[in-house]
Amino acid sequence: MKERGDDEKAPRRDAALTRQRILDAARGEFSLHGYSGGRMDRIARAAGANVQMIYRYFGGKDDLYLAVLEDTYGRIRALERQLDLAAHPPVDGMRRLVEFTFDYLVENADFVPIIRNENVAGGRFAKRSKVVPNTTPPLVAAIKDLLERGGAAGAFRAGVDPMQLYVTVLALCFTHLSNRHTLSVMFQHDLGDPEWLAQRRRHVVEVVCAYLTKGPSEGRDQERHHQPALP
Amino acid sequence: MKERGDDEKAPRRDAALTRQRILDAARGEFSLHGYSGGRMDRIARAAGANVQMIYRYFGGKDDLYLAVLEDTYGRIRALERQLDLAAHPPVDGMRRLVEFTFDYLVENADFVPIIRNENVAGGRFAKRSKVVPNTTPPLVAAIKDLLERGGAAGAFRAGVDPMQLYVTVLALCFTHLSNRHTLSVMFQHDLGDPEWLAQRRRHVVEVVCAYLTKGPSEGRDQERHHQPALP
Amino acid sequence: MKERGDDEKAPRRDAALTRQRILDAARGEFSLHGYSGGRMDRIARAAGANVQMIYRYFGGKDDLYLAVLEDTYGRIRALERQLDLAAHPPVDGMRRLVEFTFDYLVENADFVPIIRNENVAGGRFAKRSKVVPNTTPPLVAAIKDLLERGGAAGAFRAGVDPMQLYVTVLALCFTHLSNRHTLSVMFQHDLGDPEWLAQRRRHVVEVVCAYLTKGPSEGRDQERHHQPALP
Amino acid sequence: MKERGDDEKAPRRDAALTRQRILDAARGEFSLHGYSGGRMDRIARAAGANVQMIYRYFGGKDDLYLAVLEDTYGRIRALERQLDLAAHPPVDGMRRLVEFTFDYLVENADFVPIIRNENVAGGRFAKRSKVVPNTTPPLVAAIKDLLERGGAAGAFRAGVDPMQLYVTVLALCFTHLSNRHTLSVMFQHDLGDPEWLAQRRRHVVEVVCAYLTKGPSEGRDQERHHQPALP
DNA sequence: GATGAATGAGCTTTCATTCAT
DNA sequence: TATGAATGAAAGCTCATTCAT
Repeated sequence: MKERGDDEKAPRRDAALTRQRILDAARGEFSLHGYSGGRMDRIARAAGANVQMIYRYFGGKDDLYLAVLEDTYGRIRALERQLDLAAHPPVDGMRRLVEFTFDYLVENADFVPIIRNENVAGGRFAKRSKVVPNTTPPLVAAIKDLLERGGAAGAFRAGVDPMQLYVTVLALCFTHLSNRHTLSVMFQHDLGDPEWLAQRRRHVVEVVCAYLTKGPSEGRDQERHHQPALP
Repeated sequence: MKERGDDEKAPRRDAALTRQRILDAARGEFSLHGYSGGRMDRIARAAGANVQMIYRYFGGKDDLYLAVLEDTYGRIRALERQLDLAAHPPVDGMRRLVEFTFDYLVENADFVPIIRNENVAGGRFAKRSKVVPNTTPPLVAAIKDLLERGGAAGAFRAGVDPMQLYVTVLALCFTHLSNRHTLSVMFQHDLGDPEWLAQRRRHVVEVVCAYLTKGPSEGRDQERHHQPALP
Repeated sequence: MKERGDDEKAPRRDAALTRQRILDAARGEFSLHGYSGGRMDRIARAAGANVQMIYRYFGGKDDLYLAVLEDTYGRIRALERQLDLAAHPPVDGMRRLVEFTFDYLVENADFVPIIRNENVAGGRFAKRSKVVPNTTPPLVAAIKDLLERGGAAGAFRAGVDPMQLYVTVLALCFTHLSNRHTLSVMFQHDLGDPEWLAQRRRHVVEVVCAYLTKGPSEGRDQERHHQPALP
Repeated sequence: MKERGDDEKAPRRDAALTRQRILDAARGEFSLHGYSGGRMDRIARAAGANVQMIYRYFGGKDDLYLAVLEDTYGRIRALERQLDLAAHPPVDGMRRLVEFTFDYLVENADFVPIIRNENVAGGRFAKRSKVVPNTTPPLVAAIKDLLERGGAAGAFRAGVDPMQLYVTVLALCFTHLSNRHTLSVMFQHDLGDPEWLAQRRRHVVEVVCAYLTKGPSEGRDQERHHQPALP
């Protein structure tokens, strides 16, 4: 029944392209539904392929998901390197980092859900990955360099831990997106609202800068309150 | 495996108890696997009941999940009210709030995953709930009161938005837990480590206090950088 | 917690009444949904009782269904006996029987579904019943008597089989009710329409009377056509 | 149990064949057990397939059932058209229709249960179908043509409603099959007995012909009894 | 007599995955 | 390379039925 011409030599479709379309579709699917909620056939359909192609190109759901995860980390780390923080004065560099992180998470709407969903999965796939741990040290080093230069110049307080600082920056840029739905219900206000996001961007930059540029609170206060807050 | 004391007088057929056991088991299950990953039979087994009891007492997976979610919000909001922030001086009250939030999220290990998973589910259930939006306004009011009293006394900077501040507090206490797995792989360091948590607690309190007690940066800087950070 | 007076001697409820309410509810349920589609809890709720009462009074779903079935046959046979066909002239008696059957099936809307559903169940319960076969012979005898008196008087054709005749009467009164839904869709006309029912009542009586009062077609024709109608 | 010839060349993987086997198996299952009593896994097993194939080819239980129902109506209506009633003299044509209907229902043992079960289901699926109402008008038209030609020729009584007549024909051919089980118990005689069926075939033809060829009863009788039998 | 608690078995449906072409 | 056919495993949910008070 199927009529086929004899010019069947040409590749039906471009393999690399198909692979990429699958990867993109998978990112969208997993960001929307997480690992266990993600459906292979939806990915296939969205990619204009069929399920078996996914198995051919990626091996299975696990491998596909891992590919998406590593791609996600690879992208942001590459752009961060392009910030070239070492070439900027400390205050300026720090602001660049915060603003970049804030903007990247807003503009790349898949990032937050993908990371969040990987944590739902218990980091099962991140642990298996080599990309994730290997691309982080350069980032930490860049932050450390900023903090040390800032500290030496008297612009920043001394003794700030780069890891703590990065977690804080990420937290401030991440949570209103990762928890957008619950927070929107709580506050009865859409946190995706551009107005609100612009306001938050200023707030976040200010929080980080205030912390870094203010002298530390007097030590006596520090420990006085370090106790379980609840009786 | 089943440890049975000889005080087996406790009634096996106690509806309220069974219901509670199911709710507890469901909280554990949904916190570990999310809504779509959560399994009814695992919940039943963990509760020492069987699946049909869940349907009897809760109606279905949706309703059970919603019960868990509302219970989760109900608990933390109730404890927050007990902080009695209005009775404390502003700086002290704010510290209490931050420390309480930090500690509660650490000590109630289900809270973060439950909230995170609800966001994975797109806030589908939170939107359906009356508990979630109704219990938030008192919290916002308490924060607003602290900020206004602090501002009037010159202890806090002026014009801080209560909602932004709460999102910041939550973010600083939430992300190292919600993203613990990926961050632990990134930094090759377990963020559940008590040492690290203690360090972070001090850091978080300091970040919030530094922000509130420092005069705002000069306005000129504010807008100069308000632009897409990426070319 | 439960406050009970000391006049607790009086029977909580009337057993016979409860039993009857269950039976009525079951008739409604089984007539609507058949045996396998019938739900015990719906019956209990409709009877204002609970499921366990059904087990107490009837034993189980099977026994309850059988009770409904026997009750159904018992009612119509009892009313047929009251027609007292032996006391009427043949044509009149036959007309009474047809009209009674037609009207009874219309007015007792549960009859047709119950009988139909029992046939869906393969007559499984009717076979187990003593009521069903035992109440039929008097009916056959009454019809036989009408036919013989009519034949002797020349009013009816001779040699009519009472069983064939009863099946015909039942068929003519039964099918537009038992097949009401499919026929209504086929003809795009509601066969429950009172107008249509009145028209059918006249038609049915006429068909039966015409058959009985007309001399038989010439025998030669009879066998000529007894062949598979399709080539 | 499985009889396999040595001509096992037939492709196991033939979609159309599998689909057909499923449809046939479903017809058998639904005719035996009705919609709600019908079991998907029994159908799959009977079709030599597995349950998922049913979902693949038909979508679900509802759709499968509807396919069976429409197929059932499609078949009989197609054969009725082949009777070519317009080409026969009225009496002959009518006899052909009655005999065809009688024989088809006997020989296609699934037809009666399928239709009966659809009525148990309240015509839920027939209402959703386009096949059922669309294939009926030609049949009505053919009957109308016979009646008019017969009336004009003086062979048939005048003013017979085609719809009433068809319902009567169907009823006379349907009820001893649809109610076979209860009637067999009532009369303590198997109505599936070929002897009895042959006798009924003659009876049914005679009833219809007698009605059509006999002049209507005198009007006085008609209305005298036309009253609501019950107040 | 009446009722809440509990259960075993089964049903429809879905999903990731593999086979054969 | 690409695709239709087929399947094992499980998930959510329901139902008739029994236990214990």
